[in-house]
Amino acid sequence: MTTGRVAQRRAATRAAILDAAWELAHESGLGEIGMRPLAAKLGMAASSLYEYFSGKDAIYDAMFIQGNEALRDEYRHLRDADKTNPREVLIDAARRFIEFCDADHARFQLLFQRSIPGWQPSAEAYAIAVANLEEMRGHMAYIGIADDASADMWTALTSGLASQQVANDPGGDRWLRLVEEAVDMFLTTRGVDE
Amino acid sequence: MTTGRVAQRRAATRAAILDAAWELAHESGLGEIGMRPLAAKLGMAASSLYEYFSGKDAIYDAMFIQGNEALRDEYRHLRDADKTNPREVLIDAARRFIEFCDADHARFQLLFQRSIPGWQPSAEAYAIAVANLEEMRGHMAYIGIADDASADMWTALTSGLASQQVANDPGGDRWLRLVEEAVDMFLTTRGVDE
DNA sequence: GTCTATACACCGATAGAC
DNA sequence: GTCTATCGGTGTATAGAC
Repeated sequence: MTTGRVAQRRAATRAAILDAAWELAHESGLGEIGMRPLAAKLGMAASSLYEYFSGKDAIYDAMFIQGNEALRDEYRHLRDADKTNPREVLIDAARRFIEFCDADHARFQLLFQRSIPGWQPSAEAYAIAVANLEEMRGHMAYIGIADDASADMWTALTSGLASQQVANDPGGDRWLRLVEEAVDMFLTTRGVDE
Repeated sequence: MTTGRVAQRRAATRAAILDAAWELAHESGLGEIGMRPLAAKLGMAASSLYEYFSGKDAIYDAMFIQGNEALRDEYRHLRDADKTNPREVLIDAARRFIEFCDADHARFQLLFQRSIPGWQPSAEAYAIAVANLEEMRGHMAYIGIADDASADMWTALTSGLASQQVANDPGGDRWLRLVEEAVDMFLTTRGVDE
């Protein structure tokens, strides 16, 4: 499993391409990533990009994976945290999720909205997103909320708060500051004591 | 204010173009509307489209307006309904909104997600969307929920339910059936008796 | 008004030389 | 691996016949 120097070089170039793609996404919008501008940013010919990615869709796919890995790392904090207080766990989870979404609008669009015409994540990429959802369900089960309806209500509540925050008050806290209230509201109808 | 025969003919052609655009959006996706395919669907030359719309963005704009007018019509049912029972009003509003979103995925993307690269609704088009939000806030004020935080919580809750329903169970009821529970949850923390 | 024809600048993708 | 050249497509625009 030793990655040779060639493979390392290849991986480094792939990483550089993805970094430049994120830059373009932040500058001009997620949908405005073009192969030629992307190549220009890296000082290479557009056709050379196809040496590292099979096409534009594969670049979006790799970005989708990177974004979900970042979310997974965010959830790792939950795993390591003290989980004796369900209310605190959920508040922490919701805050982290909303802040994660608001921190990078392009990433939010890529991960949670179907924002690129004609593009869909590959099965492999989607699997990571599913694993993240499963991790969140695991945390909820741990604090005593295990039924499907509650999990669905939680995803609706947190994704709603996040999407409103990102779309209507980016960088602010108009919905972020509703997290405590939302969690209390959620818990009081769930038979879990605070 | 009498619209002459020429103006009527013009309006009819404009409407036909928008109908064809919606068809294309349903067939191939909202972002895949092309001027040449659109013209072909209507049996006209692509250049003739510019006689009726200044460009592709103007077509998206007109579609955005049509979508928001449809939502406004949906809210008219609320205005005409018996509003003595707050719980029933909110359940009806949430159900109608989720069903409205799920009924037309392309319309949902256009109205509530920034799904077309580089496109934004014009100020005139956006005003209708704002008016719809105001109408919803008016209904909530009528049943005794007037504070901003509650209105924000309501938009987060309903938009979250709708987006989850559309994205993860289109045509189904996995989140739609949570509406009663969501409304009860919302009301019990709002000091409004059922 | 609507058509054809043409032009421009861009796009993703590919072929083939080096 | 990287390049140049090219293909067919796009949105947009214009000229000019009917």
